[in-house]
Amino acid sequence: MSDEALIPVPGLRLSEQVIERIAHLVEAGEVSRNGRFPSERMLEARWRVSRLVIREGFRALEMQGVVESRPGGGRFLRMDRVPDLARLRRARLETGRVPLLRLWEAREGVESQTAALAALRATPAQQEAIARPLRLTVALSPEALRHTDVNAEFHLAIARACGNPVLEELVADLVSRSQAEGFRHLVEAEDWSALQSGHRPILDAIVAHDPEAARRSMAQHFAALRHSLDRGDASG
Amino acid sequence: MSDEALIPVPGLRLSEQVIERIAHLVEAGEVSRNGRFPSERMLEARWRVSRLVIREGFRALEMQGVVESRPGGGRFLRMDRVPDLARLRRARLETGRVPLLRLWEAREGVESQTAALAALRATPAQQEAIARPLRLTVALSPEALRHTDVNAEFHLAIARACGNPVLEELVADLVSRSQAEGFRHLVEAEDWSALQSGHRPILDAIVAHDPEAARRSMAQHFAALRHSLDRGDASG
DNA sequence: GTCCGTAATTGGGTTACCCAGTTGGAGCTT
DNA sequence: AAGCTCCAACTGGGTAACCCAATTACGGAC
Repeated sequence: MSDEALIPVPGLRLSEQVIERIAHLVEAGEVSRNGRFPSERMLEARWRVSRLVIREGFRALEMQGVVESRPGGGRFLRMDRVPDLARLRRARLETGRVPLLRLWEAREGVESQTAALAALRATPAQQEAIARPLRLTVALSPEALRHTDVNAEFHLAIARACGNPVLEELVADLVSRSQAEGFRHLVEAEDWSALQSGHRPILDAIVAHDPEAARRSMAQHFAALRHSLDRGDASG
Repeated sequence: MSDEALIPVPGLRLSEQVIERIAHLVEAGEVSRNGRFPSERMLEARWRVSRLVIREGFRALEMQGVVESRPGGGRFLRMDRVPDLARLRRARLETGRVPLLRLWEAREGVESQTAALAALRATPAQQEAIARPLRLTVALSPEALRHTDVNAEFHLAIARACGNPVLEELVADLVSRSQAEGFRHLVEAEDWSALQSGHRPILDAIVAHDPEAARRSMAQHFAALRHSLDRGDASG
């Protein structure tokens, strides 16, 4: 079933088909037995494609952390990453963008947690790093704010202060994806400065070492954002 | 600066260095101007490596959705994915594992949100999908539970019911990483079944369409998990 | 100025080759 | 029989010279 020759399909590169086949090897249990893949030359003969194609496929999977290559040794399945395989195959298909609303919903959950943890753990220096973008917020004009990163920096500073690398990574990811969606253009200017003022209670709660107040403030901040998005959708 | 010849470095493949160079091209602004990368042959001569290496690097980036290849046309930077580049470069480096405690802290934030949203949006079929692993929990012996995925399935079913693909993806990721850390072996058997019973109030709140109760129950569930982890650390 | 055909260019893929590590077994030693 | 050494085969990493189909760019004809 996974031994037939690979034939070129318009719009689908051979290396993509190879990834599919590799995933199939795993799901069929042919690999998990010992965790070692057949060699490049083996698969080359088996699927009737050149080594280049095989290698490109494996390289992509290696970048995702699913496969590990040992020169001279072979290629191995990283058992702790097997669940990622299914997600990976889906990811290739759904290149689609995600609505800003969904990103904000996610950030409400993640960043309520970072705010609460930051309230528990932020050092004075980290508190200052959170406060600085807030000072810039009040110093700059609402119009100027639309073109800066003070908003993102505020959220990132909190994430860095929460003492959890996982959460820090998640926030960095979600923030950059939010920016990619170009949310600056979706929120009205007056709303914008008002939302910035929503940052203030968050900072206060963090400085006061009050985790629950920080969590609540952050959640309210995103709730306000969602409302402004609703109005923006309705008006425009 | 990004024109010097690429030299082999032990433990670092050339294609990995190529990814670094490509990212540099973007960050230096050489590409974003028109969104088109120099051709394979161009970069081959510029960096003194074979086309294979160039192509492997681009292919990996293409799988991540950052780059788009058009045969006969060239390779293009997907502007809406540019922020992913930074994340990508980090991802290659931090293969390091993360303490289970940090994963659970992150999941507390993310899954409190999925639980709340699921309470608002779960269809009857989705409620059933959440309830099923819970029934298995009470049906199986505590010892048997340690070797099944009912726990993970419960959390994943909630994520699928929350109607947010971003959150669903985050939970799938965090759950698989938690499993990779082998948490089954860290929690005592008696704690385990007790923690499973913590799932009950979450399901009840979701079925009752009570988002705040769902949020609270999920947070308490993870708080209980953390406590058991503390005891586990202290005793062993 | 517009249109069309040609030539150069681009990514996709193949084949043949070389290198440096790893692996595993044959054959020796103890 | 158990252990050791050493070498041959194998594995992934990388290079070079090709061929193909599709796109692009350009220049001449109209």
